[in-house]
Amino acid sequence: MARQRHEGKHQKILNAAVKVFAQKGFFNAKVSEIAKEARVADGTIYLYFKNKDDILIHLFEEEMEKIIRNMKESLGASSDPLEKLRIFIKTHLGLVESNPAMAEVIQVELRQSNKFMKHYDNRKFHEYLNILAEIVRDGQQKGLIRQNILPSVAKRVIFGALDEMSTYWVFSKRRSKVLEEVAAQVCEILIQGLADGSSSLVAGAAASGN
Amino acid sequence: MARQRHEGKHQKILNAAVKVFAQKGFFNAKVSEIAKEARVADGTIYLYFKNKDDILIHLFEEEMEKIIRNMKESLGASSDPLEKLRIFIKTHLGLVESNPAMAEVIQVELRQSNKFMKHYDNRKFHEYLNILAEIVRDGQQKGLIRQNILPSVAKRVIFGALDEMSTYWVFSKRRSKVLEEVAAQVCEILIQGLADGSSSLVAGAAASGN
DNA sequence: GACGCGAATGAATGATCATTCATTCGGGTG
DNA sequence: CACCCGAATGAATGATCATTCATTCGCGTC
Repeated sequence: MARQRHEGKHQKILNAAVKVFAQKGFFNAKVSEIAKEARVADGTIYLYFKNKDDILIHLFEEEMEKIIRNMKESLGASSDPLEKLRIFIKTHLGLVESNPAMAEVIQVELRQSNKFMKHYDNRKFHEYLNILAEIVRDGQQKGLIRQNILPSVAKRVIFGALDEMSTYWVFSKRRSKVLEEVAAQVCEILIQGLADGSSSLVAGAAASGN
Repeated sequence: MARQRHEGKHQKILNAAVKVFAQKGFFNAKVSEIAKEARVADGTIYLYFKNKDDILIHLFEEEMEKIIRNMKESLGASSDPLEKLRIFIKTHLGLVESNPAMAEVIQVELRQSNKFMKHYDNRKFHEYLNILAEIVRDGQQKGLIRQNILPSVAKRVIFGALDEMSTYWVFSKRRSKVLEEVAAQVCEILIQGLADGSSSLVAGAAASGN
C-alpha cells in the first residue's frame, strides 16, 4: 500500500481541500483540517504542495482545465452561435449543480485570489471567459448577434449573470430541480439581449409574441 | 480638540478600513494598519467597534444604506420601468467609478461574508437586489417586460452582469472613460433581453434594425 | 532477515496578530 | 489651580496556525 501512486494522495488532498475550503473559506481553513479530512499527516501536505496558497492554486488550475475541456467538448455539438450560447449556459449551471462545493470555492476564492495572490494571473479563468467572447464574435460574423456589442463586454455580462445565479443557488439550501428552469430563463434573457433583432426570427428562445 | 465628536473617529476608522481592506483584503489586513491609516492607537479601534469583523459589517451596513438611498432617489426621476433599468445600471456603475476602493471591498468581501459570518444575513444587500426585482415586476405589469421571467431571476442576472463588469473595471488599471461606454452596452443587452418584443418599439436601447 | 530508501508522520517551533488593560491625557468644572 | 472622568494610548498577552524536521515506517532487494 505504501509507495502510493503519487497521484493518489495529491488528488486526495485536493478533494479534502475543496470540502474544507467550501465549508470555512480559504482563510479560515486550517491546513491540519485538510490533512485530517484527507486522512494524512499535516506534514504530508507539504510533500505535495509548496504551501496553503499552492493548494488553492492547484485546485483552480486543475479544475478549470477539466471544466474548459468539458465545455469545449459540449460546444462541439453545435455550430450555431446562439445554440452554443444556450449550451454554454446549461453546461455551466449543470456543473455547478453537480459539484456545488467546487463551485463555491471557485466563485468565492476566485475573487479573493485577485488580491491575495497578486502574481497568480489566472490565465485559465480568462481562457474560460474567452470561449464566450469567441461565440459572440462568431455570432456577429454570421449576423446573428448585434455588431455594436463588444465581445469583451458580452462575455462578462454573460459570465456575471451565470455566476450570480450560481451563487444564489449554491447558498440557498433548496437544492431543488429549479436550476433547470433558471437556466432556461437566463438563456432567454441573454439570447434575446444579444440577438440581432433585424435578422428574422430569433432561434426560439424568445417565444412570446413578436 | 479632545472629547472628539464620536462620529468623527468612527468615520475616520471606517475610511481607513476601506482603504486597507481594498488594498490587502479583509483577512490580510492588520488591525494595526487600519489604526495607523486612521492615525489612531490600536486600542482605540476597540472603543468604536467590537472587533475586526464588526468593522467590516459596519462598512457594509452604512455604505449600503447610502447607496440604497441614493439609488432610490435617482430612480425617482422616472416612472418608465425600462428607463429605470437604464438609470439603475448607470448609477451603479457610476458609483463604482466614483469609489473604486469601496466597490472592491463590497464586491470581494460580500462573497466572503456569506461564509465567515454565517449569522450576518445581509439584509441590505437583498434590499438592493429587490429594487431591481420591483422594477421588473412593474415593467411586467405595464406589459413592457416579458411575463414569463421571474423577477427573482432577472434581478440576479442584472446584478451579476453589473458586478462582473465592475470587477473587471476595478481590477484593470486602465481607469479610462470607457465605463460610460460599457454602461451603455450593458443597458442594451439587458434591456433588449428583458423587453417584451411584442409591445411595439422598445424604448430606444435596441436601435439597430427591426 | 537485515539493509536501504523514499514516503509519511506529527510534535515542536516560531511568527503573526487580534485583543486587552493599566496608564496617561486633557479639557471642563468649581 | 486641583480634581474628575471619559477618551485615548500602545505595550504586553495569549491564541492560533503554517511550516519544519528528526524520527519512523514498510516495501523491495539481496
